[in-house]
Amino acid sequence: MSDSNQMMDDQKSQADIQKEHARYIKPLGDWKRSHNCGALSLADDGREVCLMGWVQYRRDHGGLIFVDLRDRDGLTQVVFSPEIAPEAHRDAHVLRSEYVLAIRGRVRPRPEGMRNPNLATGEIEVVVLDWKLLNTAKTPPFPVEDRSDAGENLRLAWRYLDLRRPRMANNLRLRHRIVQAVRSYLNELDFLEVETPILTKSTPEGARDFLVPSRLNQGQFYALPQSPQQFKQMLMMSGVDRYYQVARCFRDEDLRADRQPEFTQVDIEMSFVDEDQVMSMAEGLMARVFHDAMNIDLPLPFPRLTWEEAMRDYGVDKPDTRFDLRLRDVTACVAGSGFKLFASAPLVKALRVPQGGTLSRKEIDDLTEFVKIYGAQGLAWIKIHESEWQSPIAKFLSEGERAALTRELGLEPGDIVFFQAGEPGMVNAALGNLRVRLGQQMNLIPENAWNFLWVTDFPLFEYSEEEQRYVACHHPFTAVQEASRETMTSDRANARARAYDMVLNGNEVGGGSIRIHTPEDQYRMFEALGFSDESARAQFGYFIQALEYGTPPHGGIAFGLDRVAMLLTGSSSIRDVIAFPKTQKATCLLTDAPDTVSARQLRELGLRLRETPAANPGTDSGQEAKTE
RNA sequence: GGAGCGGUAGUUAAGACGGUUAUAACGCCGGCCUGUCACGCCGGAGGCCGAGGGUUCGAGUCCCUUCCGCUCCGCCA
Repeated sequence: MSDSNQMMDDQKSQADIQKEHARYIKPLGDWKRSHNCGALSLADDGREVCLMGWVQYRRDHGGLIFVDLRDRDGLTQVVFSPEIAPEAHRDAHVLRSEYVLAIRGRVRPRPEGMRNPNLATGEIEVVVLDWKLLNTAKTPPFPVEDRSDAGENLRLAWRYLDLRRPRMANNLRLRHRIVQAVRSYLNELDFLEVETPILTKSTPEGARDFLVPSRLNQGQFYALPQSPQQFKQMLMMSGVDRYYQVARCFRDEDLRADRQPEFTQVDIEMSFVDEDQVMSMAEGLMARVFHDAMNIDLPLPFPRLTWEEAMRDYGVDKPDTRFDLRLRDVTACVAGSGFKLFASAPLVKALRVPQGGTLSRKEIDDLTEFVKIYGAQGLAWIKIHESEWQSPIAKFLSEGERAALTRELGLEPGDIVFFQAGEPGMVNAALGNLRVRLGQQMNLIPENAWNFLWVTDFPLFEYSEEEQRYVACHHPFTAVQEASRETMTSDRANARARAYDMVLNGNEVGGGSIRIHTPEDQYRMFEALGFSDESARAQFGYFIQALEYGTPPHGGIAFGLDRVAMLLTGSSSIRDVIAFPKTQKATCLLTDAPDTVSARQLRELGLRLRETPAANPGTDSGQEAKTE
């Protein structure tokens, strides 16, 4: 036996210790919890209580032993004292992090000078009279506490431990409160909560579907819903009148910090309404959510911006209005410029940043790299000094152009101006995203600001380069505005939809529209999208038919619950407000889904794989350690 | 499909231009400790440097491949 093995024998292994400690485990018996761990205060002085929870920290002084007992509501310090309860004190040395215990004891004020102002229960402590070890625990792979900055792969692989952390527990609780506020508001307004199918029919438009093979109908597939859109409209046809659902939705597309393959939508539809009624209902809903979940009163109504105004001033269709930088169209100012890039571009826009002249060359280089993400070739800039313009492009600009830019942009010494020239899509994306980045970088965004706004008058169609045709901007059931009604098939680029998005601090949190409710209009829409009547009937026949049996005018909206919860909890990802989220590769590190299935399961479904995948290609994300 | 960042004790990180035995903090184990609260003090264990291949006398470090996590572009009606 080597020296190192010799040493290891001297050191007790985790398994040995746990085994030894397991002898102390007792059944709950007739013990009943009297309070949670965040409940007690000086008002409970002298009370006999029974607490149950997890060991957060143990401070063993040899004599006195302090344990911070944690449950989802907070921490309470419990004291094992050899003088007051020698029996109880005797075995308390076995306690370790995350052990589960029940204590009976007496509440008492902490001695003068020993209060802990950082703890909600810091005025008191509970002297243990009797206790039971309910369970032991292995040492957790990362500390169960807010300040632990464990990697996300670990957190996801051990999600049940991650969720014990106060921050995550509070996220779950706030999400619950949001949903309760939604339900209570909509219930008061006489909405019916109706569930729609999870196993449904694949639709050709929109995102990629998740498919489920049918055993009873081999060769056929269900699709998981991308949203309950058609069902909620059919509920309007059913006379349900006012519907909502906290609906799980599925889209098989790539993930982002704010996008998961399955997510939750607060889905709402109303009959006999116009845009304004839906929007004011939605504003009231948000106000209720903020009031009930955050104790914040939102000013109503929310400001509105047309899509054109949003794109013009902010470059994006979800402007962050917490700070006031705006884009300006300066195409005319530089139309005849000696700077060919400007003179020949279909669109030139500028972003003036007051006091931005302090940006260093390095910072400007980083910003240049940043806009290249959006297809920009580079980033032109001018620093405005008292006596001169400092800029790589200054020499190209005539006196007249300088005067025009100064007037148009209101330039002042100390400013920096960024320019982008080219196709409108690229120009807006580059400068719009640059604007947001500068807002963050230069600390222009106030804390605790909740800037809601509506973006309205969206285009009905957008051109898809990939498909070489116009596709629905929102979805193919969106009604066209009266003004575009006649021209929607001839001038698709300029048709406007009766659609609206709710935006919060630069995030799209909801979107909806007034829907098409006559078969004639629905056929016109499919025609404009390039569907023949036959193919429209083949793919949406049941839906068009339903429109033929007395469909009321209707419209609705859907909120991204995960995004709302993310913003309200100040989280940087919706993963932090979803109990068991997927990784960027859409896997679950906790359960190891997706996974291969048995040959028998495939046979029953009438499926055969083209290639046999290697069973579970090796992972090293902490799974191996877990799989014992 | 593409771009970028990361992967080193249980955890979080450090490791100049390739050079002895790979550091630190926390955690863990043992001992001491009656007012701590991220307790303190003393001692100790703990590593296939994500995986595979290559270059080299020598690789955590350089090269190639690959896996995993994250951010973003595309995509997401």
